[in-house]
Amino acid sequence: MLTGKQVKDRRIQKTQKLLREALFSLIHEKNYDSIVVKDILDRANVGRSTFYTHFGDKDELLVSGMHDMLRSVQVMELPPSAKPYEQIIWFSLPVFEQINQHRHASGARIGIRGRAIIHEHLQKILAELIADDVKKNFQNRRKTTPPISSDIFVQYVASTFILVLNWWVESQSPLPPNGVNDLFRALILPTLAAAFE
Amino acid sequence: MLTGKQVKDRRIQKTQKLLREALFSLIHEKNYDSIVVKDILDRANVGRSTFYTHFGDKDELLVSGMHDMLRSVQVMELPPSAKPYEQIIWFSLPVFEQINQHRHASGARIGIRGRAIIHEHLQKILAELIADDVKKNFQNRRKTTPPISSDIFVQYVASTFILVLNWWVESQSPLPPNGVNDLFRALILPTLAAAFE
Amino acid sequence: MLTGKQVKDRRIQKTQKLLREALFSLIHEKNYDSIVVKDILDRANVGRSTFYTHFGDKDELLVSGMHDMLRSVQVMELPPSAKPYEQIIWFSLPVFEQINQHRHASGARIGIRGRAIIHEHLQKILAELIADDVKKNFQNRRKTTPPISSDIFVQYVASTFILVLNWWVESQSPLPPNGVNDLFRALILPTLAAAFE
Amino acid sequence: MLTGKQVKDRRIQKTQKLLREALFSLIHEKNYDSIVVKDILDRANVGRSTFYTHFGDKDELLVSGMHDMLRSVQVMELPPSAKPYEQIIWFSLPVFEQINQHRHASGARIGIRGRAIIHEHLQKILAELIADDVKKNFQNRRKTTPPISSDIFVQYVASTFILVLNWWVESQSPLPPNGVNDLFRALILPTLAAAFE
DNA sequence: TCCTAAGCGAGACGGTACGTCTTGTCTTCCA
DNA sequence: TGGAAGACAAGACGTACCGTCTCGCTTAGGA
Repeated sequence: MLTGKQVKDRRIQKTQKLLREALFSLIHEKNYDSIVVKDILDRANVGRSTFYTHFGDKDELLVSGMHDMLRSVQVMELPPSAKPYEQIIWFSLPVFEQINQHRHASGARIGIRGRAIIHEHLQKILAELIADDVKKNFQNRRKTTPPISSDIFVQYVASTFILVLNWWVESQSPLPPNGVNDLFRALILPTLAAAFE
Repeated sequence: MLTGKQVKDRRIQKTQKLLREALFSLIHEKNYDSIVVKDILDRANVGRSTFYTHFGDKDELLVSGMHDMLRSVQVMELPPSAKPYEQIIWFSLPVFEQINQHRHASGARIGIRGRAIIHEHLQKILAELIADDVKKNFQNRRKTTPPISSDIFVQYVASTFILVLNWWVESQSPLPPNGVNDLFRALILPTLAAAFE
Repeated sequence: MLTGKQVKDRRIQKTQKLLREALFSLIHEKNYDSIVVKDILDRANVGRSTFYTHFGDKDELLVSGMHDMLRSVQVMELPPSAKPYEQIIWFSLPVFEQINQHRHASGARIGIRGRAIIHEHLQKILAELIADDVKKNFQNRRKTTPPISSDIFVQYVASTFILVLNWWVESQSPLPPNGVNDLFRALILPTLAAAFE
Repeated sequence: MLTGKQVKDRRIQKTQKLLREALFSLIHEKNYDSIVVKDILDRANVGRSTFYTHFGDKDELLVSGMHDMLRSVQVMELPPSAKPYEQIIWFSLPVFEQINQHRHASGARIGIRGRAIIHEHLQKILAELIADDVKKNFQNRRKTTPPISSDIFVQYVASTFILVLNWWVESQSPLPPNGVNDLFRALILPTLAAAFE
């Protein structure tokens, strides 16, 4: 049996879901930058004040959608990996597969601004996800000159991942998830190897 | 002796210079996104319509300033390089050195939006600069699996370069230009080597 | 008890009232032409977009204020008049009396542009007010040569009325409402008599 | 033989004539209010600074054209008049005849704003033209109650004249000059008679 | 069953940046 | 040296969006 609080939550969840879906459907139609709050409200049939009750702005809604999507990814199993430093990028294939379910529609042009937003937040999320691995492995690094700070290294991984992801979606490449993942690995692994072996 | 056209140009050049300088000085004080056109006008002592005569918007002014800065870079000599594929990133040290002259002041926070703009345009410029080298060298590539498209590869180089550049400026790192350039090379060279050797 | 619609109306009415009062208070301080929309907004403490929601421009606001003022006039009783054609100008004394309550302050200079606007609209309003009388009485006209068209005649009455009204306000004449009304009648009645007797 | 001064004058006169003709030709095409200085410059093939050398603004150019037109009127003979007070409106027929030569073209819509401008200036000119007559005749007035000030009376005559003139032009009435003059006299004479007999 | 509090839609509102437009001044060159 | 060309500062315009707000309606839970 549900408590009052839970029922209340159900209404709230439904509204938030409407908003997220409205935003994603709009992203399929036009550039993220040119979507304005009113577009979302009209699509979701939600009042202006309701929107601002739940989200501070458009970007926050986008980030909330991202978290939503990554939530299901996080419970996935880590694949056994040949090299220990490959664990740093364990997330890539699951995310590509997750995205794969949504990327077919029409345009899905996140554009330069949307990419920047996602980049900023995914980086924060990834940083948390891989912080331990990186720290652990960075202790063993010995070959790079000059030493690469953990901060810039995490940014590099996230940046390259988003780059490939975005190219995959925007170019509507026919590559399957594991194909684009191989591409990502081809770009990133040499640098990882150089840093950690 | 100057013609009428050239004198006219001199007035225009002066106005555009005032605007570029105003924008750069403002970037040192606050986030690029929060700079509004009127701020620039007040700083440059320029009328609103004059601004729009020369530039379509704030971003165009920023890009114009970037081109200005890169113009001096482009005339530099290519350093002889140990490996042929290193020619692809010949631009990195000159650009770091060029930026170095401007990055000290106070904040210099380009921020998420400004970074996106610069990224977008620098990538376009870099793409042109290295297109020949990439094409030439891509003929010889033999090791990567899967093959990496020229398009995504150029984006990868530009993206990583901007990432390092931005980190350098925003973190106010004490690294000298050649130090940060080494850092950039440490990130990018392993992947280049894997792609072209 | 009020419905939602009526409450909404109350907010809107209040905003429109603020704007009208701001404009009238500004007219007392400077020339109508030199009043810009921002002056009105600052005085009324109203946002720019709100202004344009309610009024297309400054002139429309002025006209709206005129209608407001004339609304109270229109419910007045027609005074019994010695001559039937005097009914055509029944409105003059009530309007002079209405204006009299507002014309003291300081400058109240409507100026050339404002006069033109008011003229244009008051003429339209007056035309409607007296259309019936004119038509009725024009059936009986017999003396003028050439016949005067109804159109030009109405314009003549309105034009002369505005002329006297404007002179009264701008010259800050000490004449009381009925005094200036007598002046108006002295100018207009001979022509009316000639036209309708 | 002409002196340098005279040659210079001729050039100046030519430029001013070009500007006047440009304005009048534009008035035939669109509303006076919506004509901007640049329209006149383009039509007259005159530089912006040249315009402002000769005229303070658009209105001054219009007034200058009016004076031009009235200059030829002023040399006309006063017609003998049955009543002495009719001398006050001696100008009406000559002006109607003068205008008659220009009013056929297409639109010739002076509009509300242009009318106001002309009104303002014609009133000044007429005031000078008839000042003596009015003063002379006002000494003899005995019938009006209340007494009508010379100021408002002149305005009344000018206002009514412009009204009829404007109606004649804008309605493209087929009335000949003496026909519209009769109309004007039908409106104005009863009041004149009442004031001066 | 009624009551009460919260979620909600609708949309008015103040604020503010935008890009456009026009004005009147100024500078430079040319005939 | 006067006029054409047109860059320029100034600033008003009307539009667009934002984030805040006020208002009633709905709705379900606890009284």
